[in-house]
Amino acid sequence: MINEMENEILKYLSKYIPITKELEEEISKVEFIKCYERGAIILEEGKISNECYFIIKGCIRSFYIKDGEEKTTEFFTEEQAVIPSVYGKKIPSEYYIECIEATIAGVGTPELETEMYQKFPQIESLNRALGEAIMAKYQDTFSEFKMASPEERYLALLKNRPDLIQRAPQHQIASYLGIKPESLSRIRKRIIKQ
Amino acid sequence: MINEMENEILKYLSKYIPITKELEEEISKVEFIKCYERGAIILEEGKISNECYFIIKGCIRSFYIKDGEEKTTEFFTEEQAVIPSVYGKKIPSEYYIECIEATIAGVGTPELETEMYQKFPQIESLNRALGEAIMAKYQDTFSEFKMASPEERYLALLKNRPDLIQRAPQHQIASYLGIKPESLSRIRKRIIKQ
DNA sequence: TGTCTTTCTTAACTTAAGTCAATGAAATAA
DNA sequence: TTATTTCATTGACTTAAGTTAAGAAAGACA
Repeated sequence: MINEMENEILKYLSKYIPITKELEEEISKVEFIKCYERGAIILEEGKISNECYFIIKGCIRSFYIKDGEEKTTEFFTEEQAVIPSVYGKKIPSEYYIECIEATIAGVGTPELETEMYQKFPQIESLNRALGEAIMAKYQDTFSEFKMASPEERYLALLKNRPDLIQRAPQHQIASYLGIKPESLSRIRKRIIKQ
Repeated sequence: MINEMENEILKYLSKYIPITKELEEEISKVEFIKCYERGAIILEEGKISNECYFIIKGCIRSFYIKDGEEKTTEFFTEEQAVIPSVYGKKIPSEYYIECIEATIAGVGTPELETEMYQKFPQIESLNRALGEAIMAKYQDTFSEFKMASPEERYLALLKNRPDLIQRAPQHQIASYLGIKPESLSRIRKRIIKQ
């Protein structure tokens, strides 16, 4: 079972860099796959973070608690990296990270990263390139968010990440879209009518 | 004059990595500082981008044209990197990049990057770390944007980037905040009253 | 199964942003 | 300098999101 999981990671990496036998062995040797139950909180407000995650199976969200209300800011699913914004820094997190489904993830730490970068410099090159690509996508997402109305944002989500609508409760989707649950309810009604 | 500019870059880099003599010479050798007039368009919709920028002096904005209207999505000022989301890829840009002030910038290309990474692997490590830090900040900005009302966003901008209010025209600030110029005008009036 | 809790929807009302149009101010060009 | 264009503000009106409260639907759990 765990071996299959490691294969997922190798499969993902192999899209970007050639996988040598040493690299394969290294990844198999290190035990860094973890399983989380639905509802598990993997980072709390006020806590230090020394872990980042690569989702093999499952769904994770990040949320703030502002004025006693949860504000969901991001959803992460299969093949996505979850990197807390305070990861590896020694400052407390401002938000929570929760598994909204039972989740299997590869877990990274700063120490593991440093070790890997020393042994396999290509991995650091890959991470730089990958980081830049994710960043570019993220900027585009932000731009689209600014330019769109709540209704347009919901339609875009339906188009780009239809699975999320099924996997996450509506009030979480609403705050992810920057609106209240009641508004999302009305938007859905409006769309169905047309 | 140009030498002073290179010093700006070295000064910036030296915050993060030790500057060797070779590195200093390399940077002095390569001529990659450019000056742009106020109003200069450095990337157009539909064009390929092979340049990224590090602003030494000046102000740059990125904007889309959607339904005939300019939508400003980002402002960049001194010590910030401007990396078009299609930089180095062979696909056309969806947005424009314009200097809204006379601007002096260090200009990078994929070739130059590759060359630097080979000669100075620490630079690639630095770029990875720097990229991750910028990403974390960006994510926080996006989260705050989602959680805040237009009025709160304006107040946050006043607090975090007060210079922008002076440097950019109000209608550009408005679309950067995701609202119309008339609304920003009313928000400002509302704030002054209180 | 039924109870408890969470989630979603609906309605009535409030608030603020969008739209359209006009005016005045400021920057730019001739 | 004046003429022209761009930009900011204001007012009247429309539209949609926020708020509060109530009830229906769906899940969780014993």
